[in-house]
Amino acid sequence: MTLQGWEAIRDEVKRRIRVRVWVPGDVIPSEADLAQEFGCARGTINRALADLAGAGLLERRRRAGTRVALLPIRHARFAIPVIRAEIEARGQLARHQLLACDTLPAPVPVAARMGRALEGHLIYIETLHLADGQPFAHEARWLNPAVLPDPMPDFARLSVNEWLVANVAFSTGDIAFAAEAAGSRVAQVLGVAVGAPLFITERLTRGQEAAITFVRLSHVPGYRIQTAL
Amino acid sequence: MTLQGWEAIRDEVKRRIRVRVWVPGDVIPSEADLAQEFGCARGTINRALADLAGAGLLERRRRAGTRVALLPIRHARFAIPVIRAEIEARGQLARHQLLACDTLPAPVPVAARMGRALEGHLIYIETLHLADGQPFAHEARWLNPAVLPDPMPDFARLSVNEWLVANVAFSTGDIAFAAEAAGSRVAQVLGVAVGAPLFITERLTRGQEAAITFVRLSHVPGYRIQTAL
DNA sequence: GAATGCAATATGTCTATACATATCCGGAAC
DNA sequence: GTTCCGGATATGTATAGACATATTGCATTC
Repeated sequence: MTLQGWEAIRDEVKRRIRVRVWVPGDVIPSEADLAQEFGCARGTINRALADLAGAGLLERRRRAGTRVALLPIRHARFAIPVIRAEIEARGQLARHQLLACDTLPAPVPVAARMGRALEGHLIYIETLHLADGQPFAHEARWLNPAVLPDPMPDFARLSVNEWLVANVAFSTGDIAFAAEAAGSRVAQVLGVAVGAPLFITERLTRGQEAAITFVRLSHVPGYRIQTAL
Repeated sequence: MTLQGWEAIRDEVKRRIRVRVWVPGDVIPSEADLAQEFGCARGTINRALADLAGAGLLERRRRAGTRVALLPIRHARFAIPVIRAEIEARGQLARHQLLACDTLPAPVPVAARMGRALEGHLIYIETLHLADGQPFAHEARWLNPAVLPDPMPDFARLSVNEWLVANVAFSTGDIAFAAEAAGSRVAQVLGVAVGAPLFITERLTRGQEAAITFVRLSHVPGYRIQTAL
């Protein structure tokens, strides 16, 4: 068989795994053998198999060969959109209201996440995001004041997120999802009952040295995130 | 400068983006120029840049060149472990109890997800997963009977998941996360109050033609998933 | 029989070269 | 000025060859 392109080879290998020509746990033929079978260079086979290994479908070890993974699905990739884009992608009108913007001492759990160097005061910004005028998510954000210029940008107009993306060097971060009961404050803002189950997204963004910002998003009941495996 | 290995080159490019040598929106030097600067072949540069493009840090187009992405973080990759592995990774003892195993007509929302061809009866399996003897998650699973052999495997001993992985050809699927209030049944099984906020994972697995299984996991309050960006 | 070391092997990576392909830009035609 | 076309250019991909590296399994030694 002659296939053209490493993607065609990848798909053929994927197909053989799906229809169980090669069963989970099996060692599949070596790159050299497959190169001969498919009539291409070994490098092309390597590209295809390396891609499938990255996707978790294959496990490869030097000398030991390539085998079909026993637990093929181990990773899911989620898009993490900016809220505005997420709302607009649903065909709704995105708006936001600035509920608060203060300089406050960091609450203990926030300080713990952002690092001890920031035990002093942080800028606290609270925003309500609306989709077609209906509450969509409540955003509580703590900002490291060191990253802001002295006349603070007008966050009532430009969203903090959009300003940060354009103006601050990003290095790493992490994100977490959880389910929590609505507290009285958030419940009131979102217009739901106290104790309603909310989908929570927490995101920490770190710069080269210190934390830049910590965001906690509380989504209205019914919100869900979904992705194809 | 001479760097060895495409990963070193990738890291150097990443560094330059982080410290804003190259700013979001900038076009960076061509592969040929970088190859000369780093003292390597163009193919090696291509590997490094293609990797960063896959991670969403760069945007590449033929002839137009390579530019630093304007919204660098757009995807998060989560590990989706088998529950047993997830519990054991915490250093806890994984156990499970089979709560129910029946043949039932599919509830409407489940039938809608799994496809109309399965409007008949499905196998329903309910499992409680325990970590160190404490409730960890409630699993409700609907199985397409067509994928099971006639004397049904003994799911009290082998978990359904483990049996499926080893015996059924997998093709695609999707996964969703949500927050929901505990119903009376799940609340009782997990030992929490009715209405407690639960983190829900729903997974649909499709075979080549029909849906294979739909799983709904209700995690105890406090459960969260987290990943580095 | 057990321990050790060496050779065989499969993957990982790099190189140099070549051609394919998309796209930008400038020049020609109107 | 506008439109259209072709050349230049950057990336995408393929090739053969080479060496690196991890690991297996056999053979030798004790």
